[in-house]
Amino acid sequence: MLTIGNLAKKTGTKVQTIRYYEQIGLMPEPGRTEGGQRRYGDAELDRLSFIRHSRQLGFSLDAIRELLDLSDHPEKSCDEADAIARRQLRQVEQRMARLKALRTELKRMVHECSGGRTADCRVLEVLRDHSECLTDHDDIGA
Amino acid sequence: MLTIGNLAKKTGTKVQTIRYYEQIGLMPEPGRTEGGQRRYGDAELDRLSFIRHSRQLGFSLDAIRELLDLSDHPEKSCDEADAIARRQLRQVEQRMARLKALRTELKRMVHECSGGRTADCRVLEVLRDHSECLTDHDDIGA
DNA sequence: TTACATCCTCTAGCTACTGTAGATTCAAGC
DNA sequence: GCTTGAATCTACAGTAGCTAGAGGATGTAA
Repeated sequence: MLTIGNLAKKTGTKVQTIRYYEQIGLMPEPGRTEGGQRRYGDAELDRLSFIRHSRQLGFSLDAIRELLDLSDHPEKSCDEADAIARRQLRQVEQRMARLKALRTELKRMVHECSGGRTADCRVLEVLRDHSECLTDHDDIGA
Repeated sequence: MLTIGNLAKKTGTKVQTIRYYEQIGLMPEPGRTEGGQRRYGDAELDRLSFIRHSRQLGFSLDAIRELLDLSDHPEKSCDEADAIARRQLRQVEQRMARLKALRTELKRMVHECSGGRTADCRVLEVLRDHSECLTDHDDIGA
């Protein structure tokens, strides 16, 4: 039986995060000691590991909820899990493309900075003048 | 003189976002009509364009605050602006490296999914088993 | 004048946590 | 058994960067 602190250590999670997952229903309510402290078993350890690993791969908590649900029903078709993973892959690829464009522009900015007064600073100039910008404008977030 | 709606259109910003920028002191309090509606001039248009362009390049609002301050003082040294841009470039490169690793793993997951029952689903299996994971664990976020 | 788009303020919500305060519990050492 | 100190408990507030909605006022064209 694990305390919440030990579970946290084993999974690389913060204690508060575990309680948060419980609160939003991603983790089940665990057993308690007489004094009211949470105690966890292997099932919970596995579930939390699954969640953390998925988070590291960039899945949203909602996506993880679906994946956990699929994982709980081995007789269901695998298609949905596959679709979620593909969606995630597409998102990652979009973000990468976007970051690549940003990197190009940032590199150009930094390269051209001559190191004088801000009045002649290329960095600020580029930010001021949108027309030299190559990136598209729909979305921010990186 | 621009209404807030027209300023929003010209800069690709939402009206609420402009008011939010004003609230946090990133945009100045503009003049008002007798009826209390905001009216903007060219200075504000320029400033908002600068902010939006910087956001598109991934700068945080705090970083933008610094950049605007530098931009307002042409006699200052350019070094700080350069440093901020370099910091941003480093961040972008870190994120790209991370996304690259994620993409590799997601591709592997999706590739190996044979499309049967979830009981045999590679996607879920990979998420369950952390040991095959190549990514490092310090940070989530994309 | 009337209709209607746009504007106003205020408040709450989003994601995924993180931090704090003040009280309680657990486990180890004596 | 008692003390001590780390870990736990609940509850609430805060983070970034917006976004959405209610309910009412204003601006403008026909």
